[in-house]
Amino acid sequence: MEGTLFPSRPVLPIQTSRPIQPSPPVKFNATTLPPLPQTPSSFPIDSLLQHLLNISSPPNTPQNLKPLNPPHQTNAVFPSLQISVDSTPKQHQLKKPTSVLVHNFEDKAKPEDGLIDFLTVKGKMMFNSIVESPLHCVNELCDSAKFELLEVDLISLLKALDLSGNWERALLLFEWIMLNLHSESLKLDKQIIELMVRILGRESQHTIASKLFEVIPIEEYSLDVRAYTTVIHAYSRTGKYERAIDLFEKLMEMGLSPTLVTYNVMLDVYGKKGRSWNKILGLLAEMKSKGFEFDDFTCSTVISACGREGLLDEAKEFFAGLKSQGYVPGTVTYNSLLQVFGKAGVFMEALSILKEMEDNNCPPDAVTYNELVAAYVRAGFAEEGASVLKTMTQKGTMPNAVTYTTVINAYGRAGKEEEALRLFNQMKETGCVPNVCTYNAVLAMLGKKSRPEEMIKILCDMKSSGCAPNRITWNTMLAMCGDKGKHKYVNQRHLQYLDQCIWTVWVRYRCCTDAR
DNA sequence: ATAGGGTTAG
Repeated sequence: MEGTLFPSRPVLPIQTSRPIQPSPPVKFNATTLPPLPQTPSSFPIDSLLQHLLNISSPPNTPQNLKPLNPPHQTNAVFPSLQISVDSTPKQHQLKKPTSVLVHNFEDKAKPEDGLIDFLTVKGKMMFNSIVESPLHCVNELCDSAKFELLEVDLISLLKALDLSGNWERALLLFEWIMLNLHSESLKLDKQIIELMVRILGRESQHTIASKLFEVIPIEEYSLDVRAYTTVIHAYSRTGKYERAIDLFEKLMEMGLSPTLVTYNVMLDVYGKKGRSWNKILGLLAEMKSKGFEFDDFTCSTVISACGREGLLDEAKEFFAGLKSQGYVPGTVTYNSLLQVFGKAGVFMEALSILKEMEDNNCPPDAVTYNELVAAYVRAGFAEEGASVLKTMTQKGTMPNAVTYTTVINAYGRAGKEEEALRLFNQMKETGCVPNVCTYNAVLAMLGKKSRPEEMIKILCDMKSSGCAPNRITWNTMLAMCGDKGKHKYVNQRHLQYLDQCIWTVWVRYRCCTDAR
């Protein structure tokens, strides 16, 4: 499908003479960028580790330059995978070790002692080095310690990395194994792949998983049904519906029995692919014939599929059929039904769903209220939508970023910019963190009103709160610059700043990691 | 315990 993360973007001449750190008119807040792990300068440890440490202690200053054009093969074969890994904001700060590596390792590995026993001494050392090194050095590190890696039980090392909260490093080790498959006596076996699939699935790294299994002929490894289900799901989340369907068929050919979850994932695949209602009916019939009981996942998935296609009657019929069999719908199922009618503008039906939820003691959640807000807003009642914020707070459900975004957007469309901005500030004051959609909505609103100064401010705010801009953000910013009619509002300073923003983001995040 | 569903932005 693609060779790079951004096929539409020109391949930037990385080593251009362009200044990386020109002084921008408005300075980027460096502290908001993903922290890079710091590496200690020296450790009293044996020669192997000394060697590894030399690699793992790059100069601290031009870090953002280093990964741009790394000498290792990784980028050639997995141009995007490493980017994705590097661009993920760190959830956990890597602790700077204060003592010898091994000591440090034993300090923080208490819960995994049993597993660690499987590792050889050298494995422990490798583990420590990998854990403590900046991500972009891990591959060099692996290369330089090839001998040790060949001795160590790789699956245990992978497991240990994962258990210690370093799934990104686990991925890098996995990549390294893949890269050395032919030159070394390494083997990618079923167990290693299954583990990697499980890790990526658990971390919801669908984009990475999807790209990874573009390279690995996964159907040749006879993985278990769960692993295949995870991969199908990853394909689905990245829009590769045909691949998902293909893998499902292969799985059947291999004689594996799909589980309830596999079927639910496939229902979702056809639902998202669209125009596949017959396929959905077919799968449901197949499930029934195999004796599977539909669960809440099955129901909400099928109903959402109806919603996308506007199949109101089909949704109603399916729902009624389930209830007649004694099925008690849960909140998520009601929510998807609510969306079907809300989207179609059938408010009486939507209200009756809310009533039914109440009667059945099915507790509404934030999504329920969000659907309600969306229904109001679609009908042009921005204030009524805003009033739901109060209602839900009173009933003990905190409005979330989606709730605020919906209302802010509605105010924006209604020409009530100040109301929208007030709500945006209120949102932040109450501790609700805006997400990329919230920022995009505010930016689009300001863009329409030609308020570039404020747009720049919002963009800075975005950076300082650690929210990565995506394709839509940049398009909104660029539209502001390019709009001829409003061009007089955009001065050289704005353009320069925006240019700097884009450049910095490119360097630091390798541009935004838009999932789609 | 493991794999899955619903809401927002150009």
